[in-house]
Amino acid sequence: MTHQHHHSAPALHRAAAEGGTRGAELLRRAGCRPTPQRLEVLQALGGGEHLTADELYERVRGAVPTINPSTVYRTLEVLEDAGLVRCADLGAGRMHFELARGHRHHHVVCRVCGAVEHLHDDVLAPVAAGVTAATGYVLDTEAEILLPGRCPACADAGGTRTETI
Amino acid sequence: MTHQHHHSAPALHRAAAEGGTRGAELLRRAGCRPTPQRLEVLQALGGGEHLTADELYERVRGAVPTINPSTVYRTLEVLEDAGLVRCADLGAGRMHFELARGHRHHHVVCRVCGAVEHLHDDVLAPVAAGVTAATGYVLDTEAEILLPGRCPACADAGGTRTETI
DNA sequence: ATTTATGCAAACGTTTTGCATGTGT
DNA sequence: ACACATGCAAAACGTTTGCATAAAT
Repeated sequence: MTHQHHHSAPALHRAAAEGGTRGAELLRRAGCRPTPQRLEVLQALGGGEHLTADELYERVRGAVPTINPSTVYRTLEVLEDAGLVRCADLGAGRMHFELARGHRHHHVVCRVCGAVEHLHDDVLAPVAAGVTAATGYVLDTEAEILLPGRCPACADAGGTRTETI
Repeated sequence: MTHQHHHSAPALHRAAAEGGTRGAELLRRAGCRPTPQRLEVLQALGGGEHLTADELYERVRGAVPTINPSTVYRTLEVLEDAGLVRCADLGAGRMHFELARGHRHHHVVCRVCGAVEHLHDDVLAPVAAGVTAATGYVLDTEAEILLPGRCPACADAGGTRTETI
């Protein structure tokens, strides 16, 4: 991992979504070359979604048809090291990637439909004391925490559907 | 998934650890044939550890040298369906397996040394309300929740080691 | 005898890697 | 010109599956 960067989250999203000179600047500032492939990956993530490497591959292919999965993976690694992208294990056997935000956060994933919401990490604060009391472990809120749940729609729809995640 | 079973956790551990007629009985009650392979897997888990399929394969190989990885996987699936084994995603890219306990529980994993502790699920209760308030999602405490942390030893040893998990 | 489990080999999906070619500076 | 990034192919990884053989009832 390299040095820490501090861009405001909305600005990063705008820059990434725009995909133009702004993304290039972010990359250059991180010491990477702003190639079309990297700019497209950044732009694909600009909407704020959590995407898998394969989803990114498919999307970027629209703009750069020659792109290869391994380039997507290498790009994501670079962007992660640059502090521009975060990698999240959403529990479906493959990794998900999102634009880094200003502050750390966690995820609630709907176990029925797979929808994801962000959780500010102070929501977890109340458990920290309980965990330490029960086990002696210190909760690590820097690391990602994934909470399973049901989104409002699926919770309403009743409890009988099979879990997708 | 099949029907629910209710064995007290220590009894299950004893039966599994002993590996003899007791394990066979548990298997038969679940409608499975008590083969040597299955009994050995059960016994390997009897210590209460969280083991990967590969770790189980290596251990069982001591007693049944002809065993095959695919048999381990199939056995674990059967034991899970029988309610005897639980499968936990401890975040290291592969699944971990443990004997089922009477009550649901979650895990804190030390991100330095990989040690695992159990968490009674009421430790999570305080967050449930916060999660719903923040996102509208209903927290699913039936599903497994994995919390990253530092075990007492690693927390004491200072914060500079690289993460193993 | 019949059902069910095993071993083997081959396939799977995701991710990583080696290496020659191509691109950005 | 040079460093760096890409595409391709191949491999790694954990896991699943098809099928003939073997073991349990």
